[in-house]
Amino acid sequence: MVKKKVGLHWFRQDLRLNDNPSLNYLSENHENIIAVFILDEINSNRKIGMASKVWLHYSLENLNKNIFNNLIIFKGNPEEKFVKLMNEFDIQEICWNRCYEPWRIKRDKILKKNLIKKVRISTFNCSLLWEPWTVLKNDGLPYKIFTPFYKRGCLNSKPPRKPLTSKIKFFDHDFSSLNISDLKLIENRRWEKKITKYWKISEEHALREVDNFFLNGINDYSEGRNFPAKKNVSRLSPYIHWGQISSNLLWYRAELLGNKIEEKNTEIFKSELGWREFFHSLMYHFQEIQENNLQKKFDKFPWEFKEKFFNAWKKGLTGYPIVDAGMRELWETGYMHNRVRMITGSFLVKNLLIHWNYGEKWFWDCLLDADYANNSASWQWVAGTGTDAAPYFRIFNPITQGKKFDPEGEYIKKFIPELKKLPLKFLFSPWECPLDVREQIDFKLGENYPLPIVDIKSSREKALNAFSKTKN
DNA sequence: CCTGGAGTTGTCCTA
DNA sequence: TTAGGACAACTCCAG
Repeated sequence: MVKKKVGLHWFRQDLRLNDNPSLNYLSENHENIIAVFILDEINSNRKIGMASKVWLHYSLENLNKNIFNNLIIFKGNPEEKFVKLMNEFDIQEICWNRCYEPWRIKRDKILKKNLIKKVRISTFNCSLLWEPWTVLKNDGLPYKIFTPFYKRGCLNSKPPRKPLTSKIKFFDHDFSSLNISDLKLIENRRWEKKITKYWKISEEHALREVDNFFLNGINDYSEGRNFPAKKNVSRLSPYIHWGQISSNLLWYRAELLGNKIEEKNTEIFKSELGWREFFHSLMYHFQEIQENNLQKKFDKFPWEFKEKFFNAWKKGLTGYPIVDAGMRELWETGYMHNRVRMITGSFLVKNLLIHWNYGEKWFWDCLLDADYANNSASWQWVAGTGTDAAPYFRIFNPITQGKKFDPEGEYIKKFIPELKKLPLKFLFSPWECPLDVREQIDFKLGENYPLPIVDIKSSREKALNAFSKTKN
């Protein structure tokens, strides 16, 4: 039997057909393409989070549908699977879009070294605007501070790749592989139910959400993005993480719109894409970012771990409404508004004095956009342990933040229904609500809703004290 | 090599 | 009520 000549595309964090450099290249250079997805839990340093698995499941379903059920599914070690496929097909070339997580770089390097003896391999940049090894200071070292990174490394460097138009072709093959359901990505129906209630997971929908954002959200982005009840944030992060849309597309959409609306809004949106670049650059150059403090002096910091506090934080039962609303949004929807991520993070690290590692892992499990670089670097930022981090005395006050950024309490009430009847005056500090008012609305403090687990003022003092003593 | 300006997102106190 | 400064010192980065 003559084996069919094919080019192979390996789908990873690029679950899209549009603006996909590897797929475009294959389409231009090969008559037939096969596409493969491999769930690799052998080489990964950590399993995919619960929420993310659901996203992946639905993304694969969508992708498979869009290529007429030709997606070949595997579970296991990629190298093994490619060798297996080489027995079935006459593979001319294997292509993929690059990923930058330390474990993936390590795996892909070995894979490439072993396979290149047998087959041509080409890799592409699909998910970053600039390759992390190209954005460096004059002395050749990587940036540690965002502003110079962004100004010189992004705004004043060569423009990123323009989005590609898809010219993809696929052929029918009769290779039988696993089904998507065999990957067992949906272990927990409750998660699936919650997530599919709030999110439509497909490449087409991602593009609709982009249109929607550039039509509505962007207009007051620079201010409105701070208010969790407003619709100004893009909520595109899960789509970006899984590759349903590219940063390149967003960058140029923002640039195009920049002349038509107040430029501040598009500029700040672009800088958010810049933050993603920065965090990926940090991950690439400082490979221990997920576990270790980038500032070594924090290795000696007197973190405390109190299971009871940690559980209260995870469940949204700290007694501070804006913190609890955030934690419940996360649990309910697989997402949390950016500002609230900072507030809940600051609370865990500074008011509870719990090591950021615990928060990072919980977010990893619950976030649909759980991303090695962004999640780790953001936690290091909030904890003050990162390279370019919040100063230690910057401690978010959950009462002030609630009043300022959820002034009508819409966000709080949405996720904490038991506080719905509480007068706005006491919504940010329910323990201050007088007994007679509480009785009128049948609100039992300590039963319907917890008393604060720590005192803001004294826990802040304690943190300031511990942080100010942390020196090299 | 030296120099000087700057560094995501806050809070609290004082005048 | 509001605006401004303190909170720290250090490292980073460009010229």
